Formats: sequence, structure tokens, C-alpha cells
Amino acid sequence: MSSPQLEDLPDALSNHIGYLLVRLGKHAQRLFSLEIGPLGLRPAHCDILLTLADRGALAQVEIANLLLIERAHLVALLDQLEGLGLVLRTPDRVDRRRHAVTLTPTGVETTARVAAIALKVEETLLDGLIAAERDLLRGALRRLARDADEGD
Amino acid sequence: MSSPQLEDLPDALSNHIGYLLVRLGKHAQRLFSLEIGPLGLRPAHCDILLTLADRGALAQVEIANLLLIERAHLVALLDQLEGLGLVLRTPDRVDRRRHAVTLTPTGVETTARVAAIALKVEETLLDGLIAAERDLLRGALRRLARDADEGD
DNA sequence: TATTGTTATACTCTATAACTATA
DNA sequence: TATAGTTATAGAGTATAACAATA
Repeated sequence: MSSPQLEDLPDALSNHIGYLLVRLGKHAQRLFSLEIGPLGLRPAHCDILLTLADRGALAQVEIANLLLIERAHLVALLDQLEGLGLVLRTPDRVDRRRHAVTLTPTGVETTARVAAIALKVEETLLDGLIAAERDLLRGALRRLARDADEGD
Repeated sequence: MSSPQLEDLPDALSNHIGYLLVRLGKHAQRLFSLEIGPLGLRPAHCDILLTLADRGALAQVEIANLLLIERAHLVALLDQLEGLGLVLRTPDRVDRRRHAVTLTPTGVETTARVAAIALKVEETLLDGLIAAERDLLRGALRRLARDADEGD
């Protein structure tokens, strides 16, 4: 039995960048999920933590826009992070509709561990590519991601 | 407001190929879903149709292995394709546990339309890249996909 | 014993609408 | 009126276990 499936797929799939992106996106997500599972976290939680670590306090709607998460879905994710003691929701005194979301000290520590795990998974994923190839790939993907943000 | 989110994301996300793959995979999936929706199909249906068009009759477990779909999930997908008159399940006379899945004549026609739509979506997705860049990207992604099939 | 197709279950993600409190 | 956070619901993807028929 075993695994070289890709060669057995029709060109209409294995030669399409769209299909490869979907397939590899799911694979990367799965690898990362397995690593962070023991922390009680899922990928969306980690995206939030890393964003807060870099950007400081953000309103929920800002997090949702940055990460392309529905703000309705974000509520539960933040509830869970709050339950783990990793983030804090503070009412904004200027605009009282808003909650400023920030990392707790524990949240800062956990985010550092998450970042280290992300690096490790990245290394596993890119094992077959040399540095120059990784840079080319990263550049192309960033271009596509920027285009996706604007148009389409 | 508007959209240049990618630049506002932390490097821990926007510079990670893993994150970009997840984000772009979802984007590609969404674009494709919108186009094939009017046919009553979802991406997984199309993957099955394109695979059958290329490989001829396959047992369900073979389709599941090729496309990384759980065979428990495949049952419902094939029920739906059968309901649309696009595929046929025929008992295998040699191994009577198996069903040979094949395209109907209507299924062949629909698959051709799906392939055309896939090409159009691919063009939209890759609009910002010239041919040489697309080939480099495709090559790198195929390498990663092959590595993912084997190891990890 | 192991495999194929099937059923059932549960969890996550995604999308939508509607409610509240504020602006 | 419009926006921020919330609640609720439904569809789709994923993962698992268990069963009947067959090998």
C-alpha cells in the first residue's frame, strides 16, 4: 500500500496551484494543531496570541479584521483564552462599545512557546527546500496573499 | 476602512509559509466554491469527478486514499453525486465488498465544465504572477506536497 | 482476522441574522 | 443611523468508533 498519492492524482488537481494550496494548507494546519494541542490551544487561538504580542491592545473587531475571523466566532475564542488566563478584556473608556484585548503575563509566556513551536513546524514543513527556495516561495505566497486582500 | 491587512500582521504570521499556506488555501477554496456553487457542487465533489475522469473506475477506498478524504465522509459525497446523476456505483464481481465508482455520460460533461471553471479560478488567483513565477511556485508546492505524503 | 462500505456521533470552522449598548 | 460585542443557528469539514458483508 502506502503513500505516494500525489503522482496518482490527475494533472487537473496536482498541477493546479489552487489545489496544492488547499491541500498543503490543511496539512500545515494539522501539523501545527498536533503540536499546540497539549497547550489546550487551536490554531486560531495562536493567531490571536501572536497578533496581540506584536500589536499590543486591540479591539475585537480589529483582531477579526486582521485574521479574517468572523467577529461572532471571535467571541468564543476569546472566552476560551480568557478562561486559560492568557488574555484580558478591558472596557475602553473612550468608546465604551469596545473592549481592549491584551495579553496577561502568562499569555506573554505562552505566546513565546507558541512562536517556538511555529518555528519548529515551519522547519518540518520546509525540510525539502533550501534557503533560497524558501525565500522565493515566501515571496510568491506573500504576493498572492496581498492580492487576495485587495481584489478578487 | 479597507483591506491591506497582511502588512499589519506580525511577522510571526505573515512571514511564515505555514500561515500563508493556510490563509491562501482557504482563499482559493472560497473562490472555487463560489464558482461551482451554481452547479450544486462543492470542492470535494469536484475533486472526485476530476479523479474519476482521469483514472477511470475506482473503489471508494481508493478515492478516499488519493484525496485524503475519510471513507466515512466519502459515502455522503458519493450519495450526492449519484443523486445528481453524475456517478454510478457498480458492485465489483471479483471482490464483492467493493463498489466500482464511475462517471455517467452526464458526469463526464459536468467534469469538463468543472475543469474549465478550475482553470478560470486559477487564473484569477495567479493574476499577479508571470509564467516563470508560477512555474517556480508550482514546483515548490509539488515538492512540499510530495514530502507531506511521505514523511512527517 | 482484516478490509469495504456504511451509519452514527461530535467538534471545529464558516456564514448569517438579530439583539444590546453605545456612538 | 451605524458600530462593537454578543447570542443563536445552520452548513460544511474532520475524526472516531462500531457494525454487516465479504475476503
